[in-house]
Amino acid sequence: MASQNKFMKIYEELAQAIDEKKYRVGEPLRSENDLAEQYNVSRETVRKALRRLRETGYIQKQQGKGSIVLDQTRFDFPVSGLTSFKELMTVKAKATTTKVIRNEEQVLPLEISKRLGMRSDTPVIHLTRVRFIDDEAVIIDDDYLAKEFVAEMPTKRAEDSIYDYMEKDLGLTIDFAHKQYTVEPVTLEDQQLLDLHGDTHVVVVRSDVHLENTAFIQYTISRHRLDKFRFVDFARRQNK
Amino acid sequence: MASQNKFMKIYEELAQAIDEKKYRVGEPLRSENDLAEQYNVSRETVRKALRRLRETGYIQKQQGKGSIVLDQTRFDFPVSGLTSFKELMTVKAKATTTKVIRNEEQVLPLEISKRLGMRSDTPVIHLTRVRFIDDEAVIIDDDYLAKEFVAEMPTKRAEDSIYDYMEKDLGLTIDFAHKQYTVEPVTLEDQQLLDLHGDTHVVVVRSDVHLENTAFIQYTISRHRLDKFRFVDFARRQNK
DNA sequence: GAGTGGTCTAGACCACATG
DNA sequence: ATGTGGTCTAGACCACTCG
Repeated sequence: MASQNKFMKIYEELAQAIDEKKYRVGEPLRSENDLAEQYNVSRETVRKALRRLRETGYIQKQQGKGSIVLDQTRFDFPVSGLTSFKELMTVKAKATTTKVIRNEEQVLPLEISKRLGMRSDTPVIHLTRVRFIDDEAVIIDDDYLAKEFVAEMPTKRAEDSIYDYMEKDLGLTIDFAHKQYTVEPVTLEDQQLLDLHGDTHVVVVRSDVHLENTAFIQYTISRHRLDKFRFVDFARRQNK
Repeated sequence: MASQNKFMKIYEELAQAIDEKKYRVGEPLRSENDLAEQYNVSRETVRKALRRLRETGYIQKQQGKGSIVLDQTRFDFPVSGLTSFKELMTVKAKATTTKVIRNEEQVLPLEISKRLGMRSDTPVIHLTRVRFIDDEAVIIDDDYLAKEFVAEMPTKRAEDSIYDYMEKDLGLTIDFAHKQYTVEPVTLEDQQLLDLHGDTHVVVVRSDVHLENTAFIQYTISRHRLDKFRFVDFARRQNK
């Protein structure tokens, strides 16, 4: 199901063409005027598509030259931005399973509500899941889902992707998140639930996720075994 | 020295106003038409400024409502994007020093040239620096700078900021980087140079940095003591 | 219905790169 | 001189929110 916006269609076509190596790395795309004519749109619409290509790391623009295709081979999995465990693992095609070990109603813990400046009596669903890769327990996810939007979370869906459930079934639109990455000493729960091989630390990712209308929907504490953590980023200087 | 583009001026003014709490969190900015009139520009120009505010996490836009100011208090330091150690530490106002322990010419190590698909005989300056925070050695930075652009690196400048030197003195424009974050076992060099307190792992950040014309300029391997590593990210779903 | 942001157009002028 | 991308304009129509 392709997007209906003109600029998104152009973006998707060009991105696909680059993925399929129809443009060589280091070579320019066709010029903005060419593309505008080719797609029968105004130049600004082409530029909107190219802006997205630039932001997603497909191309680099150079005044006077053109839109040069970048080498993307280093993105063997895309983790810049909002991506869930499920989306991530399907790219890597690993044998992964998820075990739900908690799915109950409670209020947002004080530690979190204070941090977010929210009411401490916010009703949430507390989900705890252990992620297995090749039969080893390597990640613990603690999710707190605002009951206001997620009345219940079928355990079957939690084993799959809660994003899928929230977006497809509940019609919610996830929009943005703040994420914080640290490395912290293991807790008792880590030792009980993960196959740690004697590790003393885990990578901890804390994120608060919001909807289009800025409403809070989810807080997640994700604890990763050190050797299974990897984060790839594409960063640009903020001048354009 | 403010930017000369209209949209950047508007961006900067609005960002400053938000920083100074002239708009309350959750409240909308003035409408796009208002702002266009106020600044005497077209609406598209206002929208360009607002797009940047959105991308940098200042606001959230809602069709039919307005541009709502987001809570930014959690960004106690801005690390999303391209930021150097120096820039980072000045924000936190810590007592930091840098000791340069290597500054010599060589060719790009095979491990790196292969990874980047570059010639293995690329001449570089190899810089090794130890970063101290409150008199503790907590970070090792290994930089490989393309001699093509950086003929030499004065040790004095390396103790400060190599970005400053490259951008202000050499007139180079750094544009984008790929970064990869992992956690790895400590090496002999880590043990020799860092105050590890018995840690068995370090956070490793590998990045390849490029100029505006996509040319390679720098490869960095940055090794952080676990407790001194922290990364903050603002992520958006890719639909707009 | 009035006001908001989202998309798109057709045209202008500027800055940069290249032959 | 020509072609490229960068900025900006004035206007149009659509989609959404709210009183």
